[in-house]
Amino acid sequence: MKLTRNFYIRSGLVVARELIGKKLVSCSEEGITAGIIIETEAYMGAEDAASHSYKNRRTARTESMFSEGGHLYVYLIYGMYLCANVVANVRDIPEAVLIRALQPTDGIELMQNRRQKKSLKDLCSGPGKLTQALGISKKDYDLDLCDDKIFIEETNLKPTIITTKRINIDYSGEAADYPWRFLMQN
DNA sequence: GACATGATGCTCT
DNA sequence: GAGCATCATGTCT
Repeated sequence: MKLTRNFYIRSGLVVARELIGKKLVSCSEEGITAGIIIETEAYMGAEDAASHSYKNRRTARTESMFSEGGHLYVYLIYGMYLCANVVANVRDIPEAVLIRALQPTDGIELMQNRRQKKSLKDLCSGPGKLTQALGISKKDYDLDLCDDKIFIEETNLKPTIITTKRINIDYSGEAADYPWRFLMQN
Protein backbone atom coordinates (compact mmCIF):
# COMPACT_ATOMS: atom_id res chain seq x y z
CA MET A 1 0.00 0.00 0.00
CA LYS A 2 1.42 3.31 -1.13
CA LEU A 3 1.26 6.14 1.39
CA THR A 4 -1.22 8.83 0.34
CA ARG A 5 -1.18 12.60 0.62
CA ASN A 6 -2.73 12.58 4.09
CA PHE A 7 0.36 10.91 5.53
CA TYR A 8 2.59 13.77 4.43
CA ILE A 9 0.33 16.71 5.29
CA ARG A 10 1.42 16.71 8.92
CA SER A 11 4.22 18.11 11.07
CA GLY A 12 7.69 17.20 9.83
CA LEU A 13 8.45 15.71 13.23
CA VAL A 14 5.53 13.30 12.99
CA VAL A 15 6.33 12.38 9.39
CA ALA A 16 10.03 11.82 10.24
CA ARG A 17 9.14 9.48 13.10
CA GLU A 18 6.51 7.55 11.17
CA LEU A 19 8.68 7.11 8.07
CA ILE A 20 10.96 4.81 10.08
CA GLY A 21 10.18 1.22 9.05
CA LYS A 22 8.40 2.27 5.83
CA LYS A 23 9.63 1.14 2.40
CA LEU A 24 11.07 3.61 -0.10
CA VAL A 25 10.64 2.38 -3.71
CA SER A 26 12.30 3.78 -6.84
CA CYS A 27 11.28 2.67 -10.35
CA SER A 28 13.50 3.31 -13.36
CA GLU A 29 14.16 1.89 -16.83
CA GLU A 30 16.87 -0.25 -15.29
CA GLY A 31 14.51 -1.80 -12.75
CA ILE A 32 13.10 -1.38 -9.29
CA THR A 33 15.19 -0.63 -6.22
CA ALA A 34 13.78 -0.35 -2.70
CA GLY A 35 14.70 -0.42 0.96
CA ILE A 36 13.33 0.02 4.47
CA ILE A 37 13.89 3.51 5.91
CA ILE A 38 15.98 3.16 9.05
CA GLU A 39 17.17 6.71 9.70
CA THR A 40 15.62 10.17 9.16
CA GLU A 41 16.05 13.77 10.31
CA ALA A 42 13.39 16.48 10.51
CA TYR A 43 14.09 20.00 9.21
CA MET A 44 11.44 22.35 10.50
CA GLY A 45 11.42 25.33 8.20
CA ALA A 46 11.12 28.88 9.46
CA GLU A 47 11.90 28.05 13.10
CA ASP A 48 14.92 25.81 12.50
CA ALA A 49 18.36 27.41 12.08
CA ALA A 50 19.67 24.19 10.53
CA SER A 51 17.04 24.17 7.80
CA HIS A 52 17.65 25.52 4.31
CA SER A 53 14.28 27.25 4.69
CA TYR A 54 15.14 28.96 7.99
CA LYS A 55 13.18 32.21 8.31
CA ASN A 56 11.21 31.18 5.26
CA ARG A 57 14.21 31.72 3.00
CA ARG A 58 12.74 30.92 -0.37
CA THR A 59 15.02 30.55 -3.40
CA ALA A 60 15.22 28.40 -6.52
CA ARG A 61 16.98 25.77 -4.45
CA THR A 62 14.56 25.66 -1.50
CA GLU A 63 11.39 26.13 -3.52
CA SER A 64 10.44 22.45 -3.24
CA MET A 65 10.31 22.64 0.56
CA PHE A 66 7.38 25.04 0.15
CA SER A 67 5.43 22.51 -1.93
CA GLU A 68 2.60 20.47 -0.53
CA GLY A 69 3.68 17.50 1.63
CA GLY A 70 4.66 14.38 -0.30
CA HIS A 71 7.07 15.96 -2.78
CA LEU A 72 10.76 15.06 -3.05
CA TYR A 73 13.32 17.76 -2.21
CA VAL A 74 16.67 16.86 -3.81
CA TYR A 75 19.81 18.96 -3.43
CA LEU A 76 23.56 18.76 -3.98
CA ILE A 77 25.89 18.79 -0.99
CA TYR A 78 29.67 19.14 -0.79
CA GLY A 79 29.86 19.42 -4.55
CA MET A 80 29.41 15.70 -5.16
CA TYR A 81 26.55 14.08 -3.34
CA LEU A 82 22.78 14.40 -3.55
CA CYS A 83 20.47 14.23 -0.55
CA ALA A 84 16.82 13.15 -0.75
CA ASN A 85 14.17 14.70 1.49
CA VAL A 86 10.44 14.09 1.87
CA VAL A 87 8.54 17.37 2.02
CA ALA A 88 6.08 17.52 4.93
CA ASN A 89 3.14 19.70 5.98
CA VAL A 90 0.89 21.86 3.81
CA ARG A 91 1.90 24.19 0.99
CA ASP A 92 3.97 27.20 2.14
CA ILE A 93 5.04 25.53 5.42
CA PRO A 94 8.61 24.56 4.41
CA GLU A 95 9.27 21.40 6.43
CA ALA A 96 11.12 18.35 5.17
CA VAL A 97 12.51 15.00 6.30
CA LEU A 98 16.01 13.95 5.23
CA ILE A 99 16.28 10.24 4.46
CA ARG A 100 19.65 9.29 5.96
CA ALA A 101 19.77 5.50 5.59
CA LEU A 102 17.96 2.46 4.18
CA GLN A 103 18.15 -1.27 4.56
CA PRO A 104 18.19 -2.60 0.96
CA THR A 105 15.37 -5.02 0.12
CA ASP A 106 14.78 -5.04 -3.67
CA GLY A 107 17.04 -4.63 -6.70
CA ILE A 108 20.21 -5.15 -4.70
CA GLU A 109 22.21 -6.15 -7.77
CA LEU A 110 21.19 -2.92 -9.53
CA MET A 111 22.20 -0.92 -6.46
CA GLN A 112 25.58 -2.62 -6.46
CA ASN A 113 26.09 -1.73 -10.13
CA ARG A 114 25.20 1.91 -9.48
CA ARG A 115 27.49 1.98 -6.44
CA GLN A 116 30.29 -0.08 -8.03
CA LYS A 117 29.84 -3.28 -6.09
CA LYS A 118 30.04 -2.19 -2.53
CA SER A 119 29.10 -4.54 0.30
CA LEU A 120 25.42 -4.77 1.13
CA LYS A 121 25.95 -2.81 4.31
CA ASP A 122 27.53 0.14 2.45
CA LEU A 123 24.88 0.39 -0.28
CA CYS A 124 22.46 2.75 1.49
CA SER A 125 24.11 3.61 4.83
CA GLY A 126 24.19 7.37 4.29
CA PRO A 127 22.25 10.14 2.54
CA GLY A 128 24.70 10.48 -0.37
CA LYS A 129 24.90 6.71 -0.82
CA LEU A 130 21.20 5.93 -0.96
CA THR A 131 20.51 8.53 -3.64
CA GLN A 132 23.14 6.80 -5.80
CA ALA A 133 21.81 3.34 -5.02
CA LEU A 134 18.23 4.33 -5.89
CA GLY A 135 19.28 6.29 -8.98
CA ILE A 136 17.86 9.58 -7.68
CA SER A 137 19.08 12.63 -9.62
CA LYS A 138 18.46 16.36 -9.83
CA LYS A 139 15.79 15.54 -12.43
CA ASP A 140 13.74 14.15 -9.56
CA TYR A 141 13.66 17.56 -7.87
CA ASP A 142 10.14 18.26 -6.55
CA LEU A 143 8.83 14.94 -7.86
CA ASP A 144 5.50 13.88 -6.33
CA LEU A 145 5.72 10.77 -4.13
CA CYS A 146 2.03 10.14 -4.78
CA ASP A 147 2.99 9.28 -8.40
CA ASP A 148 4.54 6.01 -9.55
CA LYS A 149 8.23 6.68 -10.12
CA ILE A 150 9.39 7.13 -6.54
CA PHE A 151 7.04 6.46 -3.64
CA ILE A 152 6.81 5.08 -0.11
CA GLU A 153 4.90 1.98 0.97
CA GLU A 154 3.29 0.92 4.21
CA THR A 155 4.85 -2.12 5.92
CA ASN A 156 3.75 -4.22 8.86
CA LEU A 157 6.91 -3.45 10.80
CA LYS A 158 6.60 -2.06 14.33
CA PRO A 159 10.06 -0.58 14.78
CA THR A 160 11.58 0.53 18.06
CA ILE A 161 12.62 4.12 17.48
CA ILE A 162 15.59 5.93 19.01
CA THR A 163 15.81 9.74 19.02
CA THR A 164 19.11 11.70 18.94
CA LYS A 165 20.59 15.00 17.85
CA ARG A 166 21.04 15.68 14.15
CA ILE A 167 24.30 15.16 12.29
CA ASN A 168 26.77 17.72 10.87
CA ILE A 169 24.83 20.91 11.54
CA ASP A 170 27.20 22.47 14.08
CA TYR A 171 26.86 25.81 12.30
CA SER A 172 23.23 26.15 13.45
CA GLY A 173 23.73 27.16 17.11
CA GLU A 174 21.26 25.72 19.58
CA ALA A 175 19.24 24.09 16.80
CA ALA A 176 22.13 21.60 16.58
CA ASP A 177 20.94 20.13 19.90
CA TYR A 178 17.31 19.51 18.97
CA PRO A 179 16.48 15.76 19.15
CA TRP A 180 15.14 15.58 15.62
CA ARG A 181 16.96 12.52 14.29
CA PHE A 182 15.08 9.22 14.29
CA LEU A 183 16.64 5.76 14.06
CA MET A 184 15.30 2.24 13.96
CA GLN A 185 16.85 0.02 16.58
CA ASN A 186 18.47 -3.07 15.02
C1' DG B 1 38.57 0.40 14.30
C1' DA B 2 39.63 5.47 14.80
C1' DC B 3 40.77 9.41 12.95
C1' DA B 4 42.31 13.02 9.17
C1' DT B 5 42.06 14.63 4.77
C1' DG B 6 40.82 15.77 0.07
C1' DA B 7 37.48 15.80 -3.74
C1' DT B 8 34.13 19.01 -5.87
C1' DG B 9 30.22 22.32 -7.58
C1' DC B 10 26.46 24.85 -6.55
C1' DT B 11 24.12 28.55 -3.85
C1' DC B 12 23.86 32.79 -1.65
C1' DT B 13 26.31 37.15 0.28
C1' DG C 1 34.46 33.91 -2.55
C1' DA C 2 32.97 31.14 1.49
C1' DG C 3 30.82 27.35 3.08
C1' DC C 4 28.10 23.32 2.84
C1' DA C 5 22.13 18.16 6.01
C1' DT C 6 29.03 13.73 2.66
C1' DC C 7 31.98 9.82 1.33
C1' DA C 8 36.14 7.14 0.21
C1' DT C 9 40.64 6.51 1.14
C1' DG C 10 44.75 6.62 3.53
C1' DT C 11 47.65 6.18 7.85
C1' DC C 12 48.24 4.64 12.34
C1' DT C 13 47.15 1.49 15.98
